[in-house]
Amino acid sequence: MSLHIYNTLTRSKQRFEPLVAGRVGMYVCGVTVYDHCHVGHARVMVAFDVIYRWLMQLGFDVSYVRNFTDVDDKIIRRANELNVDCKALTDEMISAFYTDMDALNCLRPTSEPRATEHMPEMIGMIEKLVDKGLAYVADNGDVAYAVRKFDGYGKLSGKKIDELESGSRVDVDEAKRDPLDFVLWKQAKPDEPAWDSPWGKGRPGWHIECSAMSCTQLGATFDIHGGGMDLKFPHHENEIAQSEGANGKPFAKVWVHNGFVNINQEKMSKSLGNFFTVCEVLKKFQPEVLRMFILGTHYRSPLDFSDQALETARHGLDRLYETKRRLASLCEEKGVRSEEHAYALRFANAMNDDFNTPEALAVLFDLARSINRALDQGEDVSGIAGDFGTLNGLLGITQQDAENWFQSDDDLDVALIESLIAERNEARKQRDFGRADAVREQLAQMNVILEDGPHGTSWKLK
RNA sequence: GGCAGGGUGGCCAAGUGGUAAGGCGGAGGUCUGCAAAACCUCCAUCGCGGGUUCGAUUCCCGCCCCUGCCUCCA
Repeated sequence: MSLHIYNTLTRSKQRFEPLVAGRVGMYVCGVTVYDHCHVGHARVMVAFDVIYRWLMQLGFDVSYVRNFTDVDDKIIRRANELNVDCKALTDEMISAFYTDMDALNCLRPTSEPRATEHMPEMIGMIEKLVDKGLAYVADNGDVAYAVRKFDGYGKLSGKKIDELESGSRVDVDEAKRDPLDFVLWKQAKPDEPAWDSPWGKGRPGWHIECSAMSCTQLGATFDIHGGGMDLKFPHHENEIAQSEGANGKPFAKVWVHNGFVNINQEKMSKSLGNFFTVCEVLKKFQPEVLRMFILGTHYRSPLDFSDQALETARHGLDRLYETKRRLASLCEEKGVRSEEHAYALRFANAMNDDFNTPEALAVLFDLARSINRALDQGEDVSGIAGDFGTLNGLLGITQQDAENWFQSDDDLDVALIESLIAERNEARKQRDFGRADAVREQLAQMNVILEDGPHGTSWKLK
């Protein structure tokens, strides 16, 4: 089957056809860099990383753009709290962001624009909106978007302006002509970062940056726009209003939104304070475990976070690594090649069906079993072994050396372990199983599990 | 209140108009000195009630429950 993607705009799965044959433009809303990212952010990054990888696998030349919001109320507030300037804060957080993303094995997008580096584009777009009568300068000097002037407002989130208004709990800003209007440009306040503009010194509103940067880098109309579910409204709705209003052309063709990460069935979020940062999680689990955990659920479904769920993901990964380890010892001898692609085909069908990673993982597990079975029976696995590595790579898992995966720990005395194993094997040779078991028990105390195989004894950490 | 998305085995999680992938976990077995790993076998009728259909978990209607968005939020 060909690639089908669920489009929030049409609320249906549709066959994906790029605007320009062979090329895909994809914009994903990144993070506001005022704090470390948490598991919810990690999910977006991993979800779109997999999408990016799969699009490339399909042969598309992908322009993947993901922004950094580096000017914003929260950044200003946090910088003030820490008594540093905004730039220092955002630089630090961007660097931390990269540390996390690299650990999670997320490929770098082709472009990562920062809001502060695109002031002229934003200002230009706001000017266009003002010229067209879609935006106005309010009494307090802010520039606001007149939502009711834009016809399609609400088409993405399925909201109707009047219903929004009745349910609105927004504090009514007196300067706005309509409570739903949103700010494009804010007048500068003392001691805040500010830029010159036709409306005086100020800074952009949140939504305009994504419109300006996506259109600048990908054109007025592009293929895919993504982000977390919570950005659907108002952020993405406003982006549409801005971009289509200014350009007079359709904005993104396909809208992709990933589901939340929950804790105890409740959304993980900064405001609820129930979040875990990526680096916290990585203190307890290897990065691939987090990635595996995320891939185990379809990107649009809610994902419940818990240590137990991570533990389960780790065990699943162990299983794949066991197969990788067996193949690794094999490859050293004669190498493997791939001839038969039944599994690769199943995998492709899964991924083409709206990036169904749980299904794709199931294929991987089936493939692992098939390889193990063949290996157990001494059969040739050269026909399918190559695919195992390839498919794992497409999901970005099982990328470490297998031996290392099972044995990695910071303070591990490998020499001691190996001498104990030698000691035990000597005992086994003497058929002194009491002593052999005692040594094994001693190793078990160190969390070391032994596996006696035809080619000797291997070990791993519990 | 409006809108959106869900309720599948002990847990997690896919999926399909013709009696349900995969992972974790559990039970038994093969292998092993014993283990471990691997392999084999087994462990669900899909929230409730109707309807359409030869046949529904999958389509329709009603109900119950959960979550999210409607405010900054991935």
